[in-house]
Amino acid sequence: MSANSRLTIAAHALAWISLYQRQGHEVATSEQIAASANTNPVVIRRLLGELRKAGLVESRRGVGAGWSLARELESITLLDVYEAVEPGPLFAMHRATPDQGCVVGYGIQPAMQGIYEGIEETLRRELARVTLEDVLRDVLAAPR
Amino acid sequence: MSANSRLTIAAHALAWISLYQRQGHEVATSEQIAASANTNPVVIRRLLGELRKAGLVESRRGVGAGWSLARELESITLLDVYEAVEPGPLFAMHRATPDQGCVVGYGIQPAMQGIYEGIEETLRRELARVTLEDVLRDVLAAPR
DNA sequence: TGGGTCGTAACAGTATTTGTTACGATGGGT
DNA sequence: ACCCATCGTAACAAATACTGTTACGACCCA
Repeated sequence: MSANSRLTIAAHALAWISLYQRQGHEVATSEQIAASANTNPVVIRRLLGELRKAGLVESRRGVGAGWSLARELESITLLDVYEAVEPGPLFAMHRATPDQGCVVGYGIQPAMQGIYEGIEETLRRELARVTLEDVLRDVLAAPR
Repeated sequence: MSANSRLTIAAHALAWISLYQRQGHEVATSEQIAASANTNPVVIRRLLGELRKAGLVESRRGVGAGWSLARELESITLLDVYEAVEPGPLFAMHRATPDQGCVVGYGIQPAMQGIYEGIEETLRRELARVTLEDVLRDVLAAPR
């Protein structure tokens, strides 16, 4: 499906920020998070920018700048993150419009749209069942 | 997510073959199906080749060659098709291994793997609830 | 005023998906 | 035995998406 890693990296960033704050720090920098995720700080800033639009994190500029959580980790679900960083639908329709003179070509898109909607709704419900607090707990539970 | 259209096109092809066979024809050619889906015959042959590996369709060569269903449409689910044409997982991990010296970098991948597995299992269950017979019914039910 | 960090544009590199051309293999009909 | 439509598949092109990287102005506290 050519899956991307945005949801994973965004969850990583949120878990990192939260843990860092629990250690007494005010804000986390994109450079620190990028080092943990082994990627570029700009990638982190881009993702966190999306999360900020969604009201999940806040950022400060100037000296002592960085990122902090805007909500409790427990109140943020994977669905919140998913919707913030994933724009499109899960399954795509035909690239070119199918033959509208053919019965199947005419009816296939509305048919699949309806089916896909139901499936994506189920996916959303499932994503909504997992909080970022759950994620952090699982992260910390990894066997040494 | 960079969704692709393979599941949609494969469902289109199966519905088309079935309808064509119900009209009394033995086999459907990749060219006919491609015309309905508005794509290239090779794209159809590639997809149907995957479905054949999965035992969903059969192909004949030589004169009078073409494709036919290997199973009843009612016994084929979207999950069968999905597994035949979609190789990878839904969500990707980090491209580069995260910092194993960091608590989060160390635990994030097993944590997300476990969570993603459950979500994908739910997706599979949902896909398994829809048969290609359902799809064809919906296709034919599209308002003129 | 200085310096660290965000915000964002721009571009490169890689990967994936889809479309296209080409051509040998197949096998029933003649 | 030959013809010919179609499959099977490789090879390549084109389009798109994703990630990484560089660059630089904006910001703001000390």
